[in-house]
Amino acid sequence: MRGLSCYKEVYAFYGVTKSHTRQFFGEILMTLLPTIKELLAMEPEGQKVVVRGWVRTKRETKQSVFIEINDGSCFSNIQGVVAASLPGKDTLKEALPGISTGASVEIRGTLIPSPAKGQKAEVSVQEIELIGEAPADRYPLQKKAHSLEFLRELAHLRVRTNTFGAVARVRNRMAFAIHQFFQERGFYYIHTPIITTSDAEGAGAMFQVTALDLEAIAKSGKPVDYEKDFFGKKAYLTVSGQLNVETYCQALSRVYTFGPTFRAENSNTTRHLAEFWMIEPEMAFVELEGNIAIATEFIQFLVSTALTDCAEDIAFFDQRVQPGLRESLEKVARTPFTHMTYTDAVRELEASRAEFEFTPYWGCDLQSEHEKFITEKIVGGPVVVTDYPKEIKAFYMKQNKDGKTVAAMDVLVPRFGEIIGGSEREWRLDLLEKRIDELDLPKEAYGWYLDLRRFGSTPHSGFGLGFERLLMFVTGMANIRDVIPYPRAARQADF
RNA sequence: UCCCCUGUAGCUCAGCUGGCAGAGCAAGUGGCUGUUAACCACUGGGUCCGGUGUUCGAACCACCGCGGGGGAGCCA
Repeated sequence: MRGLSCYKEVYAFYGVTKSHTRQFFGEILMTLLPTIKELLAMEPEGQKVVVRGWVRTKRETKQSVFIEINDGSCFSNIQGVVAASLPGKDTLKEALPGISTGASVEIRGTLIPSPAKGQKAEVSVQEIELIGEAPADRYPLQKKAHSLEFLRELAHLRVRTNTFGAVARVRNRMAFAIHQFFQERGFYYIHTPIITTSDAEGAGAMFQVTALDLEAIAKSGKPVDYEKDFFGKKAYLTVSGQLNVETYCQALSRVYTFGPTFRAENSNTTRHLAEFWMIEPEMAFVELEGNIAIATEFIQFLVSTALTDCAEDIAFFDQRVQPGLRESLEKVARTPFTHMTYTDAVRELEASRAEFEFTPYWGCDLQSEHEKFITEKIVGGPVVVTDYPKEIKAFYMKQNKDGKTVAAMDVLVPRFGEIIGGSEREWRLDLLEKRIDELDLPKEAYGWYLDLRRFGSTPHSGFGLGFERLLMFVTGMANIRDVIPYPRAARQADF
């Protein structure tokens, strides 16, 4: 193990004593070395540097060896150049024991302008040290392209690849940007519960949570007595934080949740996970128009942030994963979103005379083929579709005056389809109760939810955004299992 | 849950109507005056997913099982 003592060596290498490192290097070096991202941003002037990271690739010639090191701080590697005549070593082999793809190393040398094309700066290596080996005959990642399917089986190692490193950085930046967006606009971040005893949320199959000994119950042959379970009743993992966050909305005005969500649906697709992260803002005194405006601004903020702050990673995705990605994102960031009612959208679909697997008609749920057609062919850009038939939307959505539609809104984007679903909520007690009765939902389970309409009710709106789906859209990755570190799906929960 | 495709070297795949197991990349060794998906040469590398059956003979055909991928539905 290399403890803190290793910093003594680093300080010695820099020729400074620990007593004045604070002044010499600033706070960062007291605990952390400059990252490769920081080194690459420096002007190379022959300054001494220490780099720690993992070897991505090594190229050898008779005269010198080129080692590319990555520490994950950015997409780029830093190139270390080892001259054949490294002081104190007779041969390069002696100087580079076990330095292979995947190995962790420390190099010390000087940051110099690179004489060759391909990189502005490089490290002229004076000392190199193997920290952790990665023997080539056993290390599964090679210095070549691997299929995403293969890497999915190596979820613990795949983040060491270009693609998954880039996904991880974009994921981090987008998570932070989500908080930035809402915090800057006066929203409060609410932690809604993960465990719920309400099976009435109606958003899909739920995972049951229990502390009962299932095997013992099965052996006993007796029926399950949930009064003996931990909560004294059946409990589940949440499928949505919306109903809970609405209560906080009715006190803090602007709120949002951003947390894990669970669906036990046995769906095997590139767009579904059993465990995923969802963002759900909720705004009091905001009607459908305001909801649309915020949702639009939100998507454009996130896309713009990715383009500016993750430019290097996006460039990679544009080049290797989804050609045309950057242009498509730039268009979304600057194009005003078109607004269209469901009724108009269906009319356009019918008028298009395009061949669909499911023929569109008023009252039908828009299929993904319809959504893509609307945003890509009819509009040619992002579009907000509103006022859907009440039969195909949730009970809590505000009923429109026509008696047929509700104030729902879906945001559709090219290349992906629906990315946001939301609505103005029904805030009038009588209409909400009537709808619950019509749908034969268990009204007693919604007691606290109906209280919001009994006491100080307000018009309010909100929407939901699947975080992983946002990441698919921003990165161009085609499978949702590749934008989350450890995907959980039907029959898949390894690592 | 339904439908389709697929499983051969570390990886990606080829392997025709059933007849001695192949390529590229990776790895190892050697070469090369600065490489950058380095390049050139050579070398090693196989439970053809598992089981059963058909056949003189099965990677190939049939059946069962397991794994992987894609699509649909559901949805975020």
